[in-house]
Amino acid sequence: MTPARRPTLADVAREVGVSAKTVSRVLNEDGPSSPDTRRRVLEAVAKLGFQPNLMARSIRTGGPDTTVGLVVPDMSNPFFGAVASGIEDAVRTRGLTLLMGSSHDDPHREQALIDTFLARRVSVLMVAPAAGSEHSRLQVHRAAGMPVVFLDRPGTGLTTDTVVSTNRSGTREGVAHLIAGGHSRIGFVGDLPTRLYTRRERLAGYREALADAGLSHDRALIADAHDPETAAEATARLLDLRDPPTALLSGNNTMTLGVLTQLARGGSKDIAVVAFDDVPIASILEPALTVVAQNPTAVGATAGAIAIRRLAGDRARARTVLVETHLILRGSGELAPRPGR
Amino acid sequence: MTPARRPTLADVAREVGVSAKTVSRVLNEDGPSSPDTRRRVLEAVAKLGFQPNLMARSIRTGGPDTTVGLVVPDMSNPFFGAVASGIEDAVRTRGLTLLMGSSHDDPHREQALIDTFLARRVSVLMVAPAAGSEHSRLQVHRAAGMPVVFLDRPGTGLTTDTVVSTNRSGTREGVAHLIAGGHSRIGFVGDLPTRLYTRRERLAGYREALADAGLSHDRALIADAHDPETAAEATARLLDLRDPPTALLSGNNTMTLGVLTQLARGGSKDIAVVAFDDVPIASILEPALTVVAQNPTAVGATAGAIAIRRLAGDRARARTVLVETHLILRGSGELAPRPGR
DNA sequence: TTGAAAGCGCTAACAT
DNA sequence: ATGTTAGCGCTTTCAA
Repeated sequence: MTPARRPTLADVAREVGVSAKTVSRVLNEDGPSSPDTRRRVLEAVAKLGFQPNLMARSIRTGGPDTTVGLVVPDMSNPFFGAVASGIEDAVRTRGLTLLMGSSHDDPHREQALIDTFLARRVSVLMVAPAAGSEHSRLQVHRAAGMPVVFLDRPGTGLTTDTVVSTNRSGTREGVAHLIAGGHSRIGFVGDLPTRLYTRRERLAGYREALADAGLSHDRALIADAHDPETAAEATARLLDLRDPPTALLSGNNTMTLGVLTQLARGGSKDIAVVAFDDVPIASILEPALTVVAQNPTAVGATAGAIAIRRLAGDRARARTVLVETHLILRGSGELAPRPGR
Repeated sequence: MTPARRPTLADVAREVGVSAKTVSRVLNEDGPSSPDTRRRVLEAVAKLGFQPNLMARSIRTGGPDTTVGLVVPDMSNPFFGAVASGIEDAVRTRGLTLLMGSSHDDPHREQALIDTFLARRVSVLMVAPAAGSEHSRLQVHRAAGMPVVFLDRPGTGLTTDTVVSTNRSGTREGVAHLIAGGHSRIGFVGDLPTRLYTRRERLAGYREALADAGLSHDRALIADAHDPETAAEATARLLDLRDPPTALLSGNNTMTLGVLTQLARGGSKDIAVVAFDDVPIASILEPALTVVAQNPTAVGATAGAIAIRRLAGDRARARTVLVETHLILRGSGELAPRPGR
């Protein structure tokens, strides 16, 4: 039992008794057609279950496809899910469909995905770069008129439109908040070394806030971690210092999980915490978690808007757009330092 | 300054001084080619930045595309992100790329996305149906040999492969756990009416657990909510009953947020809670949250495996595969009922 | 080992 | 209002 061939324009035309072009005209509302022909064509389309082959159309029209290719390091990360959602909403009105792939933070897979998208002639390419990837090969495609937008982190080897959160000023604001609450020894738990843009920026924001307040910068207060477990260990180590921090800034969601686990475990609930990145149930924690929240949907929406402008012919020079983070005060950052710890 | 045209096979052939077919042969490793020709072709490809046009190839070979189309109700929901990730890992080895779109839980957008995917000749279509959608139109495509897999919920009007969590037995297990802990009045906070498969199944599991234990089924203990706010209100209402529940089962993540918020607000921390669906920082809550965890990655991986088998020619009748949920005991479900509340 | 011609499904350009 | 021809970029078929 060989599967039925998908019906083509010609099949519909034969069924109705008109030419292929007429069917095409009806379906694309291109040129005139008599009401009667129109009706019969649509009937035949429904009867045969005809779906126009978009690839054949694209080939002929020569233009790019109607898709936006998006490469992210991790699809299961809600941040990128929200980014994707923002992009989709923005470009949907232009009839663009989102194509999404995950690089698993591997530069090779990232490159493979980019190649797939290019081969598919996406009309826009968006990339949230993996750590250590390189993008100079994209230059030629950008020159060929395809908009390229980097998200969350800038691309490497290529100057083009970029949309990132205010990692630096956001972290600075969070740390300044702790300082305003009377803290002078503030630990930083992050993923080091900071080769990655976002991590580097956040650490820089932390340092700036200390400098702004004229506080000395103690290297011992900066802890390296790579997952919740090591973040928990790092937190324990910080609190075991002879002159321990009275407040912590956690550099991302993963770190936050470890930091809070350790604080709960160690009964150190009086340590003030500000976390970079919001978490869904932050308000239920005790104390409720004060965060520097990103706005992933806005990041996506902004990237979508840029892409649309580029597609419309905007040839202005590449810009980097910063999407504001917001300090959300919930309690954990408002704990006063207790002397004698 | 008109953008440079993308190079084609013919451009490469001209550059090298061979025929298009020869270039095609080299690139697809189809048929023999002299080492010298091979080298020169590859050089020209690199020099021109040639990317084969996958759409043109698909057109000619007639076969389906090398993509898997996935429609989910909400991309920013981590559950579907993890599902997508599982699918991607499973199909990547077959050279398939994931195409993903969000229906925003709107049957019309779902249908539009499905049409787009069909028009793009995806080789597999996967759908996590929106509430109230209908899929009988897919029958003809399935007959044409395109695998269709439903995820998370069964499709409507069409019998085909389906992968769902053990919503019913999982909930039953969660409620049984509460009963084993001595609870006899157990509230259910969920999204009602239960037109949606997952909600219906979870409520059924709740009822089954009560019946198993010979407990009477009190309608007053079943509360309807649609978001965290109404879930919080519903929780408050349940606890204000003359004979209030001593334990709660929360039907999904959204409900859980509201339930926990209300328990924290009302100081009712001694109410036992089991939540359907895990949350990232469940272990940090006080008490740590006992959950019936789904395995979204496994749901995706299973769907991917099914699709691959179908593409390989498996014509067995459609199956529904259940992916196990797991009861994770963390504390909130182990609170004993206190008389005299 | 290589090439020429035909054709995939569709639409642009020009008829009628 | 409709049809004809040609051709998009590629691969298949057949020939050299």
